[in-house]
Amino acid sequence: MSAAIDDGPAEIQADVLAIDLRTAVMRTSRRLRIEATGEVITPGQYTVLAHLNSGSQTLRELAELEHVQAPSMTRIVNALSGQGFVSRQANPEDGRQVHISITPAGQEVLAEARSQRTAWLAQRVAGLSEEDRLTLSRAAHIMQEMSAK
Amino acid sequence: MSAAIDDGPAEIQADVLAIDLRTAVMRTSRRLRIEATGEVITPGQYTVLAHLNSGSQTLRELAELEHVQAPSMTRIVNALSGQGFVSRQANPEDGRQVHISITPAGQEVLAEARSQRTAWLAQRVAGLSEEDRLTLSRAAHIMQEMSAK
DNA sequence: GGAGCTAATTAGCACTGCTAACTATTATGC
DNA sequence: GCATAATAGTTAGCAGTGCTAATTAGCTCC
Repeated sequence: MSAAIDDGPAEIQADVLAIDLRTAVMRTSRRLRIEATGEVITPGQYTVLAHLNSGSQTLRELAELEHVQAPSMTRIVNALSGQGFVSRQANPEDGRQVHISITPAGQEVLAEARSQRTAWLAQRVAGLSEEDRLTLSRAAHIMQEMSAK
Repeated sequence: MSAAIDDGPAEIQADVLAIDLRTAVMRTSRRLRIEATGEVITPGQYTVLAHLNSGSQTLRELAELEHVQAPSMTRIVNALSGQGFVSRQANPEDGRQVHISITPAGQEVLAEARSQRTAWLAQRVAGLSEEDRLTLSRAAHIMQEMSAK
């Protein structure tokens, strides 16, 4: 069950690892999507709400944070706005910009979703050895750096 | 705030790790999707083709391998079939079943895609330290086990 | 003040997942 | 042996998420 000690090759081939990692990432991401069903908000809405919880942002800023194009973010914000989880405010200094902020209802649903969303993964992770958890923790940071560009 | 980041975190909190890992996985999977653009086949078609390269399968088997429902697999197989990358054969022993196998053209496009698809990730991975690669390798196996069910 | 840039939106396409409903075939049961 | 149930696959339609192209509105600079 534990993949902690790999008695494999002393050197990790980049292309072999790439295939392994790709498979692992795609499989886990699909699983996360599946396990998130039954929630009030969608995955995309969730991460945006999480960002807004730290303070209001313009649409462009949100799009960049999520690495999506502006139209994609417009749609997500529209959905959140329609549910009353965020509100738009015009910027008096720049009429082109729109500030988006989370509403109290949005904060509530965020807190709810936050626990549900990571429930499956947290449970899996809790069942691992301390060593495996450490490996995953380090890997998470490496992957985030790699994907950041 | 984060007691987890120290050179030797005594204990990794499962819920903190879950959030970290989720973010890392979703971000990397999105990046992989983006980097795969410009290819002949879609990500879903790619993995199916890869499975078929090891031998023909029924549609149901393919769906289970990919953890998707039968209709989703039908669509993927239709797309591959339309491009001439797979072929359907009726099972003489059970008229309900359809065996799907890869064609020579499919094998060609698979080999092509295989290098392109992991190119981005392989390049990133190649730039890491041996230690980081080992961490990712171990993490990949842990994640695959976790997501397998 | 007009040209050009930027922010946001709208419209429409593609991929991927799902459920529900339907057809065809095989297995079961009286 | 024929009716019923179960299984394999398909079709149709919905939802979520990403994209590009085009449009509108406001700001900037010459």
